[in-house]
Amino acid sequence: MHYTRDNMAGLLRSHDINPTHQRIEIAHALFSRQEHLSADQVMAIVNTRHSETSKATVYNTLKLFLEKGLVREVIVDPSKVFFDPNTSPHHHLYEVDSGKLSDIDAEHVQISGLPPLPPGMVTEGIDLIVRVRRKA
Amino acid sequence: MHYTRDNMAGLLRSHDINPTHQRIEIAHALFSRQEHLSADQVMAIVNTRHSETSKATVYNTLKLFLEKGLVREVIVDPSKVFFDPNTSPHHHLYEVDSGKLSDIDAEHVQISGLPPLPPGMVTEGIDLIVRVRRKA
DNA sequence: ACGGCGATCTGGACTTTGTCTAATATCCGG
DNA sequence: CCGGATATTAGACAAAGTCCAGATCGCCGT
Repeated sequence: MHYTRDNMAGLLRSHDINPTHQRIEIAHALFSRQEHLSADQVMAIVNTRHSETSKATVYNTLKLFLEKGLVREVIVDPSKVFFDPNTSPHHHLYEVDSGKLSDIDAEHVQISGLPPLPPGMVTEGIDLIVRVRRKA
Repeated sequence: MHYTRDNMAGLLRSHDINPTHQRIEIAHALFSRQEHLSADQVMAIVNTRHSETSKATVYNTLKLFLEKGLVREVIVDPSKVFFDPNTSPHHHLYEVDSGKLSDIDAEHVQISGLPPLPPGMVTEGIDLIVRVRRKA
């Protein structure tokens, strides 16, 4: 299955999101690349030709995608948030010097021995980030 | 062992940090509380009476502490970095609504099945963050 | 006590990421 | 084609953090 602009409309609709031009462009930017992008990067991609989509819309749209479960937020860098089109359970590998972020399949990773949650709380997610650095 | 200002000087020296007034105050703020503080919070604490320590110094000092391994950086909130005086291996529990951040002892937590690192890379740290939310 | 010097600190300008708002544009059902 | 709801926009704004040139500190040798 390829991520064409046409498929994006269906994807958005299936997540209860009204597919507008801008939203399709932004979804396409994320899903056709299957990469972790920051809001800045999304904006740059979407506006390569002429400026077409405003900053506010990019931020609004990414937040909407997040709420609707279309993308996931990855917080590894203090200076910017990344958006991840892969919402299946997985972890992340972060190369500190280059800023490169990649997925770690959760399939074979086991986490055990976590203490019980505080009462009245539910888990929203478990983020496992392996921070690596080029050997000296 | 209590974290008095006097003890701070020794602590700093043992980490190869020249103990100045400002550095002692900042270390004291972190270690006497044993809590996760943001740069803002540190600044507020240190400057309760009169303004004594500049923003630049707070940031410089926290970065210095980080480099020297005196504190650890916790990146859970996209809008600010927390500094953690507890450098022993442990994980974090983050209450999304309240912003409260607490420690999870690493002793009983087991993580297995992580894939091998890319060649030429060394692990700088593994961050495990359990994000929780008040039950609806 | 004094001068000097490297290390440290400072205010303030600046950058970057992200939010907000009020006005405008678009879409859709009738 | 009209009206209302929904979406988009430019630009002002806010907050966290960086940067720099000048002031200050603490300490050493004399």
